[in-house]
Amino acid sequence: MQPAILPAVPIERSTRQRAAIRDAIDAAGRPLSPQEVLASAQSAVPGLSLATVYRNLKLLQSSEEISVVTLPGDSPRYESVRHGHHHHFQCLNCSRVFDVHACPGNLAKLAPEGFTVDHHELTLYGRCAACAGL
Amino acid sequence: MQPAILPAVPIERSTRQRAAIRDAIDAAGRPLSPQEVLASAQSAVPGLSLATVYRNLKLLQSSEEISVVTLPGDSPRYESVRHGHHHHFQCLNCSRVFDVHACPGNLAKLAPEGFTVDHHELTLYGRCAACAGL
DNA sequence: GTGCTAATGCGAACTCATTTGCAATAGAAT
DNA sequence: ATTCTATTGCAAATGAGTTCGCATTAGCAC
Repeated sequence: MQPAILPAVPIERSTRQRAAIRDAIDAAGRPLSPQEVLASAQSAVPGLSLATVYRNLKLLQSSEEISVVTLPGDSPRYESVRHGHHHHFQCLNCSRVFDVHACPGNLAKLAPEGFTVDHHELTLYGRCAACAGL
Repeated sequence: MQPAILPAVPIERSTRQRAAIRDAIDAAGRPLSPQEVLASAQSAVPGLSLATVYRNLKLLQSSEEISVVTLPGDSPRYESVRHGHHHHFQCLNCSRVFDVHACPGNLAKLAPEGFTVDHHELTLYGRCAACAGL
């Protein structure tokens, strides 16, 4: 005989690693690459491995805590879901990505006849404030 | 003794393969992936190989005949340079990419204080005309 | 036609981000 | 404290896209 109910999904434990990764992303205020997450979270958990970062990025996506940001020709970055609709700016000098909390809006009308627009991605490229003078 | 002048760059020969690849891209009117270029050019040159497509994509870039289009989270595509400034639309159903000859313009003002904007990329997602009804 | 060498086709090799196998570690319920 | 197993670190393995080595083919100048 079996127990009446077996949980379909294992219960998640709270680990130092997971907390550090979540904190790194929440504190960043901009999308981080897995490497950036690793670097940032390693200050809290020195032995942290990249594999664990990847595993937790996937978990945190499943639990809808973070979302993926994909920029043209670059590998994915991750940010807290609570940012709402926004766009991104990538610095041509330091390659870091920043949030842009503005949107030109009304982009559906740009599409050709007969095309329906579901959503859009806008990326600005230039110099971030830190790199502007260099 | 040597000849007075040795050309620094080898002279390019015109081959059936190169012509077919160039023609495929020119005729497409939308950015093609290396695979799409291969498929299209193979109707003119059946034995064409993917390696040759890649070699010629690189050559045609050097000679400024084609340019690279990178969309978020997707591998590069190639299009004729004579399209001028424009954006792209990717169909969520068939994944093909189309040109959008319109631009919201004046995007520099969206960037945060102290950031300078050099250029931008806009991608619309939805259903292309062919997939709209499905 | 001949000679030189750029270009091709093929498959193997490479790159880089991401994933996985596995033994060891460590939450959390008892 | 004990037990169960999710989680971790490490290294090896993946996978997709792209590049490369090499023998053969084929432009093009003569």
